[in-house]
Amino acid sequence: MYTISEIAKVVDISAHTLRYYEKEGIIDPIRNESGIRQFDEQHVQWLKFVKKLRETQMPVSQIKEYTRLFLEGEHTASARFRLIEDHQQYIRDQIDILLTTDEMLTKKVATYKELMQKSLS
Amino acid sequence: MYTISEIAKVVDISAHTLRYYEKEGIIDPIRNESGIRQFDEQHVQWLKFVKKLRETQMPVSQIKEYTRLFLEGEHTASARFRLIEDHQQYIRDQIDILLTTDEMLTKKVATYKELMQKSLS
DNA sequence: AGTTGACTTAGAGTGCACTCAAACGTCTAC
DNA sequence: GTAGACGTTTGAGTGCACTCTAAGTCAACT
Repeated sequence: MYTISEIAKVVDISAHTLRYYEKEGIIDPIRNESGIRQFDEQHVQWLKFVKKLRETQMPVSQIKEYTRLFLEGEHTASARFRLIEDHQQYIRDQIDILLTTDEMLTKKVATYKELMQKSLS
Repeated sequence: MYTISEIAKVVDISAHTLRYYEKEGIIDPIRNESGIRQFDEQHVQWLKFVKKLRETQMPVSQIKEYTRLFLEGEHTASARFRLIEDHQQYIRDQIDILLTTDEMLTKKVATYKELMQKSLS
């Protein structure tokens, strides 16, 4: 069992943000007698998944929606499937853009190197 | 020569955003006698470059800085070079994250397909 | 018993990147 | 020459995702 600041370290998401995620319905820790949030291994796994989605720009609103569907049960599988597939498409488009830009910048870098070489001679 | 809405179409950046970029010093179109902005081929090239930087999450503030250095002249080449190199590193890190997440989602998708297959039988 | 530090809440504030509104000027076609 | 489509400006508004504040509770240590 983890407190909020413990799990914050483990998953590398600030306690602040975790409370915000709870308010948004993305995570639902249990509470002990004194109201302190308690997180377990399941929460860790879930948050690591959420983190990957956020790192790849899935909006919080969509993660919310995915969570809602997940909690609703197995009959929402196809809707969740669609969300995931759409996001995977987004990721692949994003990779394309990044690769193209990387190439462009490599050329720029080469130009700069030439320029700086010349200015030395 | 292009008006703001013409170049907006060409580079696919809204006229609103182009005015905002001008205010931020990222672009500096000339004006005709009646104060209308006039953009040329150079502006098109520059904006296409800027767009790639934005699409790959370079902050507007850094694009501003890059522009400022560029306008300052050749002696800022090494500073610009560093900005570009840093951004290229960011892009490569981002590609890594996207690839890892893509893999993870592919596994998820497979699980969902199984699940949905079973629910049919 | 007092201090420290982590936890709690509701709600306000922040920073970014647009995005829009309002009021007005200008160009083109009929 | 006037309608309407486009242009201009300043300044305010929006949406997102945090991020912080204030005021308080609670447990553990000295």
